[in-house]
Amino acid sequence: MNYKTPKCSCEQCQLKNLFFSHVSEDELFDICDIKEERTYTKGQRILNEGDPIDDFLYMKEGLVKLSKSSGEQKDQIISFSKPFDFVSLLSVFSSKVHMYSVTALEDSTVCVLDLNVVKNKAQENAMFTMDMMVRISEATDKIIIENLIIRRKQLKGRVAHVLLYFANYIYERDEFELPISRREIAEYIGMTTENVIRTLSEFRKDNIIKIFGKDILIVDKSRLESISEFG
Amino acid sequence: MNYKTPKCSCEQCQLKNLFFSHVSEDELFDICDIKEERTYTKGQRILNEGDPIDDFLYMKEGLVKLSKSSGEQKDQIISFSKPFDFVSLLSVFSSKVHMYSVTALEDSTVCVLDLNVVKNKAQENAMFTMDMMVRISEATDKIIIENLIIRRKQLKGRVAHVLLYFANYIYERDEFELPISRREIAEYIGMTTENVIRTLSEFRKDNIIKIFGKDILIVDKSRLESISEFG
DNA sequence: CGCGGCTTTGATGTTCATCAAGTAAAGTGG
DNA sequence: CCACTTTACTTGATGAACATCAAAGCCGCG
Repeated sequence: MNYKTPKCSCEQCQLKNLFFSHVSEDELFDICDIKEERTYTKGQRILNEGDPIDDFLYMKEGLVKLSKSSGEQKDQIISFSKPFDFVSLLSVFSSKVHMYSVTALEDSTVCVLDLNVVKNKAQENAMFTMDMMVRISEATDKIIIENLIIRRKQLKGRVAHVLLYFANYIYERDEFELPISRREIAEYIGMTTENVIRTLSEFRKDNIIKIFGKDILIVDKSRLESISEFG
Repeated sequence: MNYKTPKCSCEQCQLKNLFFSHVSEDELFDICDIKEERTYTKGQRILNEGDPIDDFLYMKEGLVKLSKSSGEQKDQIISFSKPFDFVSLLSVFSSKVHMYSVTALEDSTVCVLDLNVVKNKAQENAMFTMDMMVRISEATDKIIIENLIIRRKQLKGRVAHVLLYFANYIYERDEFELPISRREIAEYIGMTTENVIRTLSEFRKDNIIKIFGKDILIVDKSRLESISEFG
């Protein structure tokens, strides 16, 4: 399913400056040498909750969801991540096993480093560690704040918020294909699937959005923003 | 209000091993030299949302809440922290201003270091930085997971969960004085004050707990645990 | 003493989950 | 490729969970 590409050139990687700006060329070569790139197709599980943490991952391309299962058939979605938002990051230095599952929502490419190598590097190169720490802080802060925002809205506000989240933050356009099912929206905002659907239908009837299956077109954005804020 | 004690001896601090196990005695002396200890009384604000981040704080004693205001009079409580759970930690390396307010719920002692000194230390001493990163990860992971747990319960389960949280995690006994008001419980679990009170009264009527103002005695713990899990 | 904040209870209405039932879409095996 | 099964989606009806409004008692504090 997922295949390993031959070593690619880290020198030209966009992410190089993000994580390795304080890693010398020599050191980078070491890291690069053990690096593996994996691609996942839409729907594939990248990490499983409970699996041991052996690797250090970061996203190069695509979109994923972080989720946690809570009893049979009940999932909670914690966040969505795109490149530059980290992935394996959250519990990587504080736990032996992954606390969340990670699933590809779009075809995704992930860079995989042996965690021990990264840890060793981190123990010698303080600037590298600092850079990572900043990334970790940013990623987790984002999750915490997003959760607070969602929690203080009610149904309509939450659905509006999610639509705007994908439009503004993920796709940067007002017409897009929802990468997730209605049920997943529900799992993210903590409501039921039926009510998510009802709300979307209502937005459609009120000419705020147009819906063609998974395709969404935001027609009246200011109205949607107002619902997100006050509704 | 809060007073600065003369430099205390870091050598004997319980927290030394936690944060500074990889800092040499010499380096520790540098840090110790610029350290300030501040005490806050119950109710005092330690940090204000929006204030610039100049210091690096960690708790020595007491109990605090992290909160975020969302419009007039509407606060959301993010988490409670006791010593060994970090404090100024969350956004300290990823933002210029504090994203949350921190308030003492009990008389608290906080150790204050100049952030630049800590950053400099972190940039030279990778092991120190690693230790910090692990702490940060643990603290934020805890917040995220606790939030997920609360979110999948409803009113009674959430109130039961909070009582057990204080009994098991904060005070480690089944009789304790609630360090927060009913309103703050509501702000933490995302329900209204009235419903928190109603639920507590109901627990009292069902002989699950006894209430004397802020004093709580858990009478039927297994029942409370069952409500927390299934209710 | 009186004011404001915290607590409590009840009555009422809104929001939302649940149940039910049906359609559409998508994957599965012959 | 078609029948079959499953999964996603949709709408309506009902009741449960919860917020809101109102009123009153309590307590600490100036």
